[in-house]
Amino acid sequence: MSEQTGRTDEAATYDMTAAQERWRKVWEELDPFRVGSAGPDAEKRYALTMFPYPSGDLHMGHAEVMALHDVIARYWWQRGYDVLNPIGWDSFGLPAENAAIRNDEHPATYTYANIETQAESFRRYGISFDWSRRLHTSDPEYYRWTQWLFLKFRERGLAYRKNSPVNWCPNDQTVLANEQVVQGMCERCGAEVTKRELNQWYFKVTDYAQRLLDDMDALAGTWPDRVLAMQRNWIGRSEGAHVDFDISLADGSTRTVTVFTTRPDTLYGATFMVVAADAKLAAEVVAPAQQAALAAYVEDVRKATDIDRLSTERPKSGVDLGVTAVNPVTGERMPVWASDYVLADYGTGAIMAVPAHDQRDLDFARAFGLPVRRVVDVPDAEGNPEETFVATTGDGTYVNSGPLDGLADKAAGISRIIEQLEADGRGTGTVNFRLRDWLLSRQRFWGAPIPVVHCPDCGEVPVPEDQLPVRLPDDLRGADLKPKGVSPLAAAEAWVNTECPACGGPAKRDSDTMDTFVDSSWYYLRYLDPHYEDGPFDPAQAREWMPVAQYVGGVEHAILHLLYSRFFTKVLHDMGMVDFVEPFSALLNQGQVINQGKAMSKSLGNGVNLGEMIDRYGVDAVRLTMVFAGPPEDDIDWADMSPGGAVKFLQRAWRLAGDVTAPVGTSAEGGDVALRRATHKTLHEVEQLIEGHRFNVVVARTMELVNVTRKAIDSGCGPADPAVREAVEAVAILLSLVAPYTAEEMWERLGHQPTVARAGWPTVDPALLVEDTVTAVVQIQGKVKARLEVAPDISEADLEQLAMADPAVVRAIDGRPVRKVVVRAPKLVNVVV
RNA sequence: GCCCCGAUAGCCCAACGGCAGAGGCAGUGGUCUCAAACACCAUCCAGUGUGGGUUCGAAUCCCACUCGGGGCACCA
Repeated sequence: MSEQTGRTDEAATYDMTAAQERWRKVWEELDPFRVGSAGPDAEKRYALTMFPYPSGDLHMGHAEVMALHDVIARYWWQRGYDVLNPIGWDSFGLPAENAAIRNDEHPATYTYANIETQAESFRRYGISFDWSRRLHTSDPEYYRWTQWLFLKFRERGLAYRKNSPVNWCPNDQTVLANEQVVQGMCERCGAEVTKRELNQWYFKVTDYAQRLLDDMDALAGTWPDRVLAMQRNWIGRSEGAHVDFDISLADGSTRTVTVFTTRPDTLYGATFMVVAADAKLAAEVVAPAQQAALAAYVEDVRKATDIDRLSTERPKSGVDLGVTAVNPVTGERMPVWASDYVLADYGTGAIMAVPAHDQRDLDFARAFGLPVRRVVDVPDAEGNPEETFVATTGDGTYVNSGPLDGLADKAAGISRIIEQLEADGRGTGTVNFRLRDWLLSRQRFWGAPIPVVHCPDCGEVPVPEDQLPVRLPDDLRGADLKPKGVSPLAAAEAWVNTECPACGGPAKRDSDTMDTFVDSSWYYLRYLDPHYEDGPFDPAQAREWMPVAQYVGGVEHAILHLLYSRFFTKVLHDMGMVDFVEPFSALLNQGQVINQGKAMSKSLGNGVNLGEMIDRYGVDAVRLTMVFAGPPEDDIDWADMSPGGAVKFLQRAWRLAGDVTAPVGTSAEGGDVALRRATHKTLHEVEQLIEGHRFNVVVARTMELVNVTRKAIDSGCGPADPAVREAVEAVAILLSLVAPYTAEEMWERLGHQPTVARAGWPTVDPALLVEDTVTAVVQIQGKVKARLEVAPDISEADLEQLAMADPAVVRAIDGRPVRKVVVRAPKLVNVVV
């Protein structure tokens, strides 16, 4: 009902809150996103978003990732795919346990209350989840299979126990995996991590190091490069050699010690050996006279946190072990030292020190007056490291290196030394990984109990499968759960005391629980049938749906969750349970929602409350703001956003629906061609933009279409033109990906039945993508001098002829000889004079 | 120290190696109004962080640097 003023007679706005309430009920009845509803012939696509941890209500970060993820899932539905888009909760973990201690409750109380709150918020937020696949990792029905998988891994030798110095968080009173220690601090609470010697369960991820590395090649292009780089970095493959050194012990015997080095070619420059002070080896080889000194030193090292250890300015420290080792190529005796700069759990825990060509070794040599011998003459070095105390690591010519002398090729030097060592039986070429086994025991309550019984007679006995799940006791609460350095389960007498499944005698349950990352390493498979009884997942469903076609989530899981899930999938593959080796074919990492340049935090007081934003602007405007903010990978600074602008745009789009007067079902054939072209061009372009995850541009294109449609109605073909209906219906369908409530309101106003979410993607008419004429640009020396309206299929020769005949071009050339003419029909001619 | 990513208008961001501007925010002027809000119309605004190179032509490709963000780090 436009008048010449452009004002509408009808109410210029609609009530977003009322729309939200209304459509939610309709959608719940229609259940439009139930998997299988696209028909039996539809291609299947699994859309997955990282499931939330139930701490409180949803926050801005959830709002962002879900909005982005939903664009893909809803687009797939519109394109006719059968989409699996499930939701569940990663519901074991520390916050619930800490809340239980505070409130004198069981952790389940907090957990399941928050899950309900979040579920309600997700529904209001209008995400296209299939709620029938809902799961919670803290349900016995779920963790039964987490435990089952643990037992299978154990059977395959992939879950084992060992004594080892482990990362200990003194605040959370539990051990941590390497992946959970960030800069020497607990990833969760920020406390400084210390070391403890404990007997713990591990998953043997290291067996899969090479495959985890190799299989990443197939993910290149569909996973962010940065995530692949981080995983490669974490796995840390390095090539080198194992070299054997004989140590003459104080009692006259000889002990062979193997070191790992990436520079076996510098072996002639090895002038001493260093072993990790806290490794067994140090205690085993130390001379009696030095035993006390070593013990004192180790005590100092133990006390130091990783923070101290990691400081590179820290002066080198160590203890002479009072024994000597024989350099296998020179035959020279060299002293053996212990130091904390050598790590017990990397390589072999012992190194050959080549001070001339390794700065750390040189610093150590200098601190203790040990000899330095240069064996590589590096041409552009600033001087001899023996004098400058600057180690040279570059390429150069070998000197003081026996048979290598004069050689100037590092690769050749390395392979020659390895050949020599292998011939002498003193070493081998080898590959070393930085990755270490995954420590999965946790001394906390709210996790899946490790399904093992310790029997005084039979030892370690797995709980039989038919006795799974080993349920958590439900009668512990509050103070019962306080961390004591051992799991609270150890004090639950009724729970921990059991009978041995093997001999029937009295025995104790393993009282540790599993790292919650075990739970999340396989949940995507459980979604396929969360109530499946015959195994952790239905293998037939896995064949149908896996791998996940698109995974969306935060980059904070680049190593932890994603590496562990890849590991699990490979093990399941080796067990013959799945027929693929990678769980997630494509990965999208959204950025963070920040405020005023900084991450939102309580201490900064810059938090933005999602519920308040929704109350103020409505769900659609918040979602639209998230999607429109910029490329999905970029951080969104909420302070730079204008959700009010999103509201304005949605109202503007919505008003279009009220202006359409052509009846429902009117063919757009014969409608205004310019508007039809704009509509079809937009739809076509959006298809490609969504494939490329450029959702912000999708919104911009939709805005553009709204603008041209507005113009067509007010000052063009008028509201009755069938092209207007076609355009507005396209707008509603485009908006259904981002702003489902507004889209539904529009769809209804246009006279359609709900739901627009399943209306189907309009068919793009290729004939409408071709323009009658295009503008060709004529440049002289790269500067635009003229524009020509030409047919899109003009030949290069014709275009060149036209261009050269143009008066402006003739004037610009000004009689100069033409050296070259570049023609790119139909868009450009460049004349070089 | 090593490895990634980024830098375009006051701000958020677009631009198959081919006219630097799609969209939005903010601003300015107008229409409407008693006035305002809303809405609508119009409009202002940078030569793409710096320096080189490749090319007929570079925001785009290459090299070096600056700044910002992130990851790894006594890893032998």
